[in-house]
Amino acid sequence: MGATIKDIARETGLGLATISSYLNGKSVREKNRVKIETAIEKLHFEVNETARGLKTNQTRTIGILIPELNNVFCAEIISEAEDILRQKGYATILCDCRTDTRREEEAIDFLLHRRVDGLMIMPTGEDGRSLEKFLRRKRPVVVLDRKIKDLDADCVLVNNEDAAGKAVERFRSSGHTKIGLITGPQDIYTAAARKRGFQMAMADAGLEVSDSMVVCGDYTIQGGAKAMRKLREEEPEITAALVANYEMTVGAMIEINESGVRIPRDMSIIGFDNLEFAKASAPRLSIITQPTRQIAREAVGLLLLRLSGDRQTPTQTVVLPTDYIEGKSVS
Amino acid sequence: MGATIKDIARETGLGLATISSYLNGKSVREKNRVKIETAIEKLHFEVNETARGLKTNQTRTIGILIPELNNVFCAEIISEAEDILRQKGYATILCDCRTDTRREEEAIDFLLHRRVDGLMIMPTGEDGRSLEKFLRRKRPVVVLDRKIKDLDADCVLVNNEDAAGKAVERFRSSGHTKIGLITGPQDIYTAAARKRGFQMAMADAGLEVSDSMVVCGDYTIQGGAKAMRKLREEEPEITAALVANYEMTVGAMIEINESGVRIPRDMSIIGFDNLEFAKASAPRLSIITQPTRQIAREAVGLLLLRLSGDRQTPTQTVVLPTDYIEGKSVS
DNA sequence: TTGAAAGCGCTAACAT
DNA sequence: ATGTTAGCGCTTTCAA
Repeated sequence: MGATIKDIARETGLGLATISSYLNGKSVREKNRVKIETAIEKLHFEVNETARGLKTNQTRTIGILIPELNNVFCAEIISEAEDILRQKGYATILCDCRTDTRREEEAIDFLLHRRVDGLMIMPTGEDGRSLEKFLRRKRPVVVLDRKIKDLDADCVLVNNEDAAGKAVERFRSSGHTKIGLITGPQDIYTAAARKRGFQMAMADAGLEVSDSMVVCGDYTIQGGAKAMRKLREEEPEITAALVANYEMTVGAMIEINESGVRIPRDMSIIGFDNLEFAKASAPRLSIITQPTRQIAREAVGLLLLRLSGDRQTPTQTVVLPTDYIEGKSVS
Repeated sequence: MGATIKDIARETGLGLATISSYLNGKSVREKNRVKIETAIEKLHFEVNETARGLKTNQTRTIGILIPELNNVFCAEIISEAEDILRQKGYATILCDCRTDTRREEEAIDFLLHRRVDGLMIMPTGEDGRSLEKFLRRKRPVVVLDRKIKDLDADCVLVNNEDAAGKAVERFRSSGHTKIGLITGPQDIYTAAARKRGFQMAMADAGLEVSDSMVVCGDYTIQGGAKAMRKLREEEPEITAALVANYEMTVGAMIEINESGVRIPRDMSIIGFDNLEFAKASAPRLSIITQPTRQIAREAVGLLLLRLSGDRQTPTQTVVLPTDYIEGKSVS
């Protein structure tokens, strides 16, 4: 098939080691450099990363395992992470487990067999046993967006409690007291954390939160619409609501537009993520945004740090702040 | 590090070939099968796919190269393709070139060096020279959603002209004659094809299409809002509009809701993709949907066919039909 | 069915 | 700086 370094050696009359040195950026006599480059050009040589990987016991490949690619938050993180990784010479193997813990475990094994050098995972399951396999093999793992108990891995989170708190704060500053929350399934870390933050902030403000003021949807567009309908039915006196992920924000906005409720006159809204959607909304939607690119950057940074050999620095949990972006949907 | 087949051989007292046979599903004496399985269990053996790949000159890895992961259409296709591929034992290396032809070329080389067995690409660039490299190495390429001139590769498309035609047909059946189109940049294959289909259908129906009745946005949410604003300003007498991708549909809907225009009373709309969004919209949005899962299935099927050794069947272009899903946004 | 041995393309020690 | 050599973990003849 393709040419190998042997062919280059033969063509140039040099030894294998010289070619290898050249390929790995070590110093090579100018004259030989030219020779090698000519031969490479002529024979269309390209390094065989597989062979290299076998020898060095490194694949220069990272596994990214996520619950759902069809979720803009996931997609944004991946897109940024993949970009940085590729610049550093790492390939990204993507696995989408469709929010299914069985598939997630299978994917972990799959990536293990593939000998990926490291793993970035936004976990679906709550327990880290299958991840231990990675750690045991000294392969770094970075957990994204969610926390896993008793797992000694680096972790990049967002301050979800604070995010919800900020929203409550903003509503209060405009005088709202009857505030609703639409969050996600309580077995999802972020959904639970946002609820917790919401309740704490409300309690701090001395505001009541009845059960029906908090609706747990399913993090989808339709779920968001349904949740908003339910919230308004059961708690009609509510004047403000926080919707705690992007897809549900889209759904909630659709529902509100349909019911003829005017934002912010009849109801104030704070949504989540996707600045582009918020900007296009009318009136411009106030949102909590998560720093997806920075999450990716931190996670990749941590992974690269461990990959570069640093296994002794204790594992750390990076907690990134969210931003509140003022629109015109709160009054 | 991990155990190798040598360790298994030593542990069981068998030869390397026997272990290898077992691993590759060839028949092995029952007694030995048990021995081997016990040893594998005991030593936590796992095949090294890298070594296997070096020997067999196959990586069992497919490259997927796309213009933008933050685009639900792309994300849906990838998510389905990755699922099938993994079930077949193939890993998926994802490359997002951010709609940048330079990055796209780099990614092609990157994947080539990685010796992926095949490539699925939704091209950004219009010329296929860098893809020729793949073909020359006898690695199958499947082109998704867009066509590349003079490239002898399998291709999976959607009938974009017909999609636009269907929408025009639907509008006409309700008596509309002043129909607008919001499509994408004309250097994007699908955007141009949808425009072409729209114009042909209008011409067939004997309807006029002035320049300002067709607005080319940029396939983003904000672009969709802007395009709808422009369309209504320049052609206020329009009573119906087709929006030719999902992101722009979201934007257009936002703009319409804001301007107080009622759907479908004041304006009929047909959007594109994402049934979930359409269902949640109020009134339920009529849309053209593309069969993302089937696109993925066809593409993977073609790739697997070539990978299984069939290089002689002439390359084919599969054209999939779109669906029109009736909502309540046309009257 | 099984074992012995060669070799895939590369890197890395060692020698020069 | 360069050449020689061994070997990474596997598959695959070839013989038994």
